[in-house]
Amino acid sequence: MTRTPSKDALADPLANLLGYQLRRASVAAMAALKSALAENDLRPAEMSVLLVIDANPGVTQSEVGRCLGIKRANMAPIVGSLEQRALVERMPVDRRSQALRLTRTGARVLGRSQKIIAAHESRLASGMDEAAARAVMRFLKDVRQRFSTETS
Amino acid sequence: MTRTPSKDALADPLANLLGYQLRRASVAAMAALKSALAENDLRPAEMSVLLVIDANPGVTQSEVGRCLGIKRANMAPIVGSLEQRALVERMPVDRRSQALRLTRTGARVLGRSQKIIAAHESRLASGMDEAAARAVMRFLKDVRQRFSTETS
DNA sequence: TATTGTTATACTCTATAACTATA
DNA sequence: TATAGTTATAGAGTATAACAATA
Repeated sequence: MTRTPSKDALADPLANLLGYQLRRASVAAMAALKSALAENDLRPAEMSVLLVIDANPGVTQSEVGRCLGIKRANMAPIVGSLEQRALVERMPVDRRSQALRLTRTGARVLGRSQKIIAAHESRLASGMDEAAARAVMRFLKDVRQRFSTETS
Repeated sequence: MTRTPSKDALADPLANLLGYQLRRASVAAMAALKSALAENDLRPAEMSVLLVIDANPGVTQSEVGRCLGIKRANMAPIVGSLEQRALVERMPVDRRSQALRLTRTGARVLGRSQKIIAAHESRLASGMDEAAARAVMRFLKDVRQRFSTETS
């Protein structure tokens, strides 16, 4: 018998890999957020764009992309879709850039979505005390900074 | 130094969202791992399959998929590619299942890749003390379990 | 020259549906 | 009936290259 029968659990050589668990946790959390935001016909990436525009009215599309790590080429269809659904409006800054703002509809959708995000965040943090939450947040930001290639 | 008319630094409303930082950290770490593994012509998903087969010789393709959260439909091309590159071999168990094993080439490639993974893990954990590392790992596993939908 | 925004394209991972062959 | 494996296809996210217009 080179290994235990298939009815038993497999050995999981990835169980103690921080990078693997980081990915699995991220995928699981994103899937849940995606489901929850679907109520408002929003995808997570669209939601993040709305949040940045709301916090920085008049921001340009390129600036939003740099903030979120989304390339210009990929921002175009996202903003285009948000504009088409009347969630975001574009107003010319100069003749090559446009200022982005939320429409009233966009602000309303964002408001509803923020409740979903707050619930999601609560669920993520549940079971952690202050010290653990700080350690986790420090780890995540540190990893992001140390591993970032900043190509967007 | 020409600047756009808007502010130099944007407000980042996502800075304190655990879910967002989890995703950004995961994406950054995966991109680094992907680059590193490319030396061995392996993608992260392929590497994880090799690890599970190595730890469970004779495992079936479906079992590997369940362990890794990869659906049967997506396992087929992954294992097919690994077999075509002579990293994995299939041997019939019954007439619908096949046992997977690493070839000698597969074991050699895995050995080289494990060094890359070890370096990656070190880099991920650098700067954390024991307590922080435990808190982070507990958080990640807890999130994965609480948010998992187990549909694969 | 550098930047904004766009289109086209491709790759990875993920997802469902439909199908066969077998247990 | 349930499972193993396959194929086809689609949706997201991410990536590069190339282009026009403008700063």
